[in-house]
Amino acid sequence: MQTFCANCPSCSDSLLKYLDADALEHISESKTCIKYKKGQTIFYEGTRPLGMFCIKSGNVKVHKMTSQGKDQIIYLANAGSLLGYRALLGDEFYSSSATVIQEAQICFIPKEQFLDTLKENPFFSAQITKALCRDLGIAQEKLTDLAQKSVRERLAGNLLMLKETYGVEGTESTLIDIALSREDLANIVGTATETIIRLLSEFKSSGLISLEGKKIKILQPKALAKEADFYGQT
Amino acid sequence: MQTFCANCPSCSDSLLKYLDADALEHISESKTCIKYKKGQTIFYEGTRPLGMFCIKSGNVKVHKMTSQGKDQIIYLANAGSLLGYRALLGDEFYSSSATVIQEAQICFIPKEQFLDTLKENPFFSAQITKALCRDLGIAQEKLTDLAQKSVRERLAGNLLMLKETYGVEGTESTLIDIALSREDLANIVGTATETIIRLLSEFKSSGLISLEGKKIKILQPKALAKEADFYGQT
DNA sequence: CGAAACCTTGATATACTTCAAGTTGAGTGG
DNA sequence: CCACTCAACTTGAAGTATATCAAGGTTTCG
Repeated sequence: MQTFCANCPSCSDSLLKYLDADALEHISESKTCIKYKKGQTIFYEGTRPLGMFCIKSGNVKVHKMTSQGKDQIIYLANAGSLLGYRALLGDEFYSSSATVIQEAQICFIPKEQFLDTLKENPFFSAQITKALCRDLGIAQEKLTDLAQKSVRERLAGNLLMLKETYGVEGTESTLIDIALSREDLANIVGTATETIIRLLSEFKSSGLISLEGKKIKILQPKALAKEADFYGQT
Repeated sequence: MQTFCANCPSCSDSLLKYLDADALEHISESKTCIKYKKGQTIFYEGTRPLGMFCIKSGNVKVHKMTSQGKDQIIYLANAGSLLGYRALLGDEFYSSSATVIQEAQICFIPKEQFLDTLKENPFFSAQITKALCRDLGIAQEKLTDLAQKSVRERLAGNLLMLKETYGVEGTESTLIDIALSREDLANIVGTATETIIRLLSEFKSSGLISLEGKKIKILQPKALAKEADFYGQT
């Protein structure tokens, strides 16, 4: 179960790739790797971060519960993603929870070792800062979309985003290779489950996508892009 | 017009307060201070950042234009706010524009001097990182509100936020001492101008607020807080 | 003083939510 | 391996919050 980070295939996809061999070794020695089943929660909103998580395999949703009992997915994380650095570096409580949506192996790096590494590796530190800046940009973009776009536009946009991250190219189509429940998809887009179902079936009858059980295939990315930008426009 | 940062009253409210005298002197020597009128734009979305801005006085909106020609205000900045560090540290183009809404004096610190200072002052650097983390938390919170709450709830919530930042305590009420146009308020909340007007007048007739021209007084913060949380609930 | 920008109110339209009921699918234990 | 159960999915019908369009009133400022 335990592996050296240096041998971990996700490591080269992760921010940890900016560490030199020694620093990586230091992290490697202090980490713990755990297997999580679908539905298990890695950390809870409102609790204090004790370290950083690094996803070796699987998929995780980072989400917030509202007072009304609804759920909003902030982003999806997958192999190579670091999880929880916002709360750790900001010295705050977690502002969202993280829950596994596809069986995952996740390493835990204790706070102290991570902060040490950060202090001793200015370049790594700068890359983490860059990641924060990028995350902030993405969050502000999403915020604007939620305020300005219709659900239909947002669904189209999110399908294209999912295609970028989870797309597997086929001959005439691209499969979005992640099994999201309709409810999860609704919580990404910010709408009701029923609305997602109806819109998906509209997109299907227009020939933009096809549905293979839980998974979705993109047939006409360009037409979808048009749906995402200007609803009701030519 | 030019002042030493050390003598600038906004400086003690700003992240620059985490710099020692020498570093502040270095910044002070390289900065330029400019006066902006209402409506002037400080930087434009899509352009490359050449430095950092520090607001000495006045109010600024940071906003994004959408393809439909609508406008979303991401946040308001005021005396003591640093502006543009996201793009600068992330080494990206500006993802939003900044426009003055109340006559402002704003200092410009060239990129090189700012990055130098950052490199040589680890504590300052850590505080900037914290600010990024906090901003990210705020953006994610807003994103969730936009996805989950009604316009009415969001307006109530935003009025309370504005009260925190711009509130001037009166005997029986708190004045929100910033002159926002109804359109700006609509672009903060993420709705149409007409809707804002209608809701404000509803809040007024319920006795929650009073309207003094462009400015708003909060009469019943607790009742507003209830409106912000659970719409339709007791 | 005049023009432009801003504010307000009314009427109409609709995208989306919510509730309700029925169907399908996946996992479990006998 | 089948039957049972629970969760996930789907479709329909009805209600509503909010957007949009239109027109008139008001403030602001050169």
